[in-house]
Amino acid sequence: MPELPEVEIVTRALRSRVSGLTIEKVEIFSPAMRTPLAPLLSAGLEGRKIVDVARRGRYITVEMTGKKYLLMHLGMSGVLRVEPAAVPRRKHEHIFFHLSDKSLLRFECTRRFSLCEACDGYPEKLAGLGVEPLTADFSAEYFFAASRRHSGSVKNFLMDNAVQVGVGNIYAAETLFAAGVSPLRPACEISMDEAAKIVAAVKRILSAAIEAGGSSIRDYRHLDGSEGRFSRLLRMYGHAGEACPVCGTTIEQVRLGGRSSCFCPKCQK
DNA sequence: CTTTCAGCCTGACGGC
DNA sequence: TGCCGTCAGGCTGAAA
Repeated sequence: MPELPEVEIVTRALRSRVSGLTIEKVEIFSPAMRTPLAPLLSAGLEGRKIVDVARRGRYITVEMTGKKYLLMHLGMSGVLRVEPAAVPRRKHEHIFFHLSDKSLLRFECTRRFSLCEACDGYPEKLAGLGVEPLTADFSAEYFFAASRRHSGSVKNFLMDNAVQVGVGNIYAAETLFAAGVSPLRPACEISMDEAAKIVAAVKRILSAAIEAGGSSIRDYRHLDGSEGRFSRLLRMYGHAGEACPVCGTTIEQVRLGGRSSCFCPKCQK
């Protein structure tokens, strides 16, 4: 499941691979993913050159000439690949973008939670997103101040994309463990010192995950289909019932906001 | 305003 | 063998 590191890796690869190419033809093979796909065929994408590919939160924006954009989100199981046209279409590949170097940008999504929409101008829905965690905007002061009015759990607060983007279930578990903070704690009761530890852990762990090529859990793959190496560095996520790597206490699992949350009851207070 | 939660969707897996 | 229930989970929109 792609979180910020995985989306960042895909974005970088896509930028270097397709920038400067022209979209010659769009093909769809399903009526919809999260939203209907038919509008892609009538959006006037054919003949436009790709100017840039960027990331905002977990969204990928493909900028084309004439200020047309493709807004993409990989959801839970989305995979983007750039491959020769001769490779047979996979069962859950829903969109082909035929590119001017005769390759295909292929959008696969098993569960169809992904998003791919054409926009005139920079996508408006990105305006409401919170700060980027790997910029100076995401500071201990910001996180602490924003948390004051949230009575819900600090884990759900950390995953709130209106506050800061890109931290999903995997990295929330990892960063709270690294910061020594229990996911069950109300966000408004976190101290300034703990806010600083959480912010530092988010920056450190997301950066390390990008360096390691992301975490391949279930569906995530690189543009060339290879897997990330960060999965085996995950210390809490997916380790319920096992021994904490620091103190040996059995890792507990609870449900928060409908999602399973692993933590060490001794290391995280 | 915040917060919770069902629903979207398919595949893997366990129990019978 | 195969059927059923559960889980995985980002995001949306409705309800509380």
